[in-house]
Amino acid sequence: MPPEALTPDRILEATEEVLRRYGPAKATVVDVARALGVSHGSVYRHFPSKAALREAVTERWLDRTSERLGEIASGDGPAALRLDAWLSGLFEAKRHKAGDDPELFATYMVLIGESSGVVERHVADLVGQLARIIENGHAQGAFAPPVPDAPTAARAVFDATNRFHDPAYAADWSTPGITTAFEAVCHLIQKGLAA
Amino acid sequence: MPPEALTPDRILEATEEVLRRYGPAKATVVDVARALGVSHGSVYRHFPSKAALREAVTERWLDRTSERLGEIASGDGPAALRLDAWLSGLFEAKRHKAGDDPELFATYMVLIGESSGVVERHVADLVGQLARIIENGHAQGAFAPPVPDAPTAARAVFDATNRFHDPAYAADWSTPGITTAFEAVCHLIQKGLAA
DNA sequence: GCGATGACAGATATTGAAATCTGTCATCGC
DNA sequence: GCGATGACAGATTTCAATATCTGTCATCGC
Repeated sequence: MPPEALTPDRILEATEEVLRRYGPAKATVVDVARALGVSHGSVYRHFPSKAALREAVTERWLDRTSERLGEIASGDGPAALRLDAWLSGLFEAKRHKAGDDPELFATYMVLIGESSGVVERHVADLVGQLARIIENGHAQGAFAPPVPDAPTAARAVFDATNRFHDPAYAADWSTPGITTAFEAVCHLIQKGLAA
Repeated sequence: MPPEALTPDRILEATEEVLRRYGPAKATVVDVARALGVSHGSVYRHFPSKAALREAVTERWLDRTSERLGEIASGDGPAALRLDAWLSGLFEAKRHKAGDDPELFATYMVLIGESSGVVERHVADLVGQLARIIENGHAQGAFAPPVPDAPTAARAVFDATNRFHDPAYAADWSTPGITTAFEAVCHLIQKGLAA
């Protein structure tokens, strides 16, 4: 009997470790199995394909960010402050992930490029959180009625801040002036939503 | 004596043609020279390297767009209308380039990735045009004083519309709902700038 | 004299044979 | 019986030999 039963979670943990160590190009299913001390056939008992395994890792990683932001979205202070906190939180989270361990971030960028479905769900989740803040702000009387509706306005806010959360722009998150640029866009958005 | 003298312009024309025909990966300096009926050594008499030649082609291509927009920026109607026309003009121009001939567009995307300096100048040019419109709008009393200043506000507008002009997003310019998304962002920006 | 040429060296890209990996499944041991 | 195994076929990647390309420059023809 192995030290622990083989579960999807343990496999995901091992896959993250292997991806961290070898990078997305070199990490193989055999490596993951070896890290777990099992045969690669056993991994396929829990995940139908290598792509599905990598997608699951990506999903877990993205979910870690959306959870923390979800708390801000579900809070109950003034919507304008929550919107600021939410947008800054998103930017800061991504910026730190990119800055702290660029190699690991590059790995996830590759994974993200592979699994568009997972990313779409993640974006839909985030935009949903924004929509909650916007509707809430309208109810509080702080924001004008969303144009043309809350989901579209939320998506507009998400789109307008693209440069500060889309990993494709990670390279300029460490350039001087990026904070000024971010604040200018936030100001534009706040004024654009205000009652 | 050749039918026409060998000029930088004729070389650029031939390079565009070769890029169109073979794509960025296969187009060689020898191909360009052959298209012109000269030896490749002669091409190097006018451009110091293949990279410089490709940059010049990219610059020409980008300048074609900024010229048309420059006319809108220099116009003298109400700033809000000019801003709308300018942003729509930029989006439409890119969208058509991407939609009409996807292969050629892909070619230019590769070239753009190679020559960051040229792109930076192009972006600076466009942001400068936006700054003119914004300052003008403020002078007309239509826009609030730019925050924190016109160049930064202009850059914020440019950043906020990233999804609608950065070639990296070309894939979603043909998805349904893109027009709604664009209009929502424009509305946010107009309200964000308004007096 | 002056721009054009093409042979050349070093850098880069292509190709195909060999090695590795993915995903399946008949078989094994508990 | 049930999950784990590892041999296997087909797909993919690697690697090194080969071919092509870039950029230079001594030489040519006008």
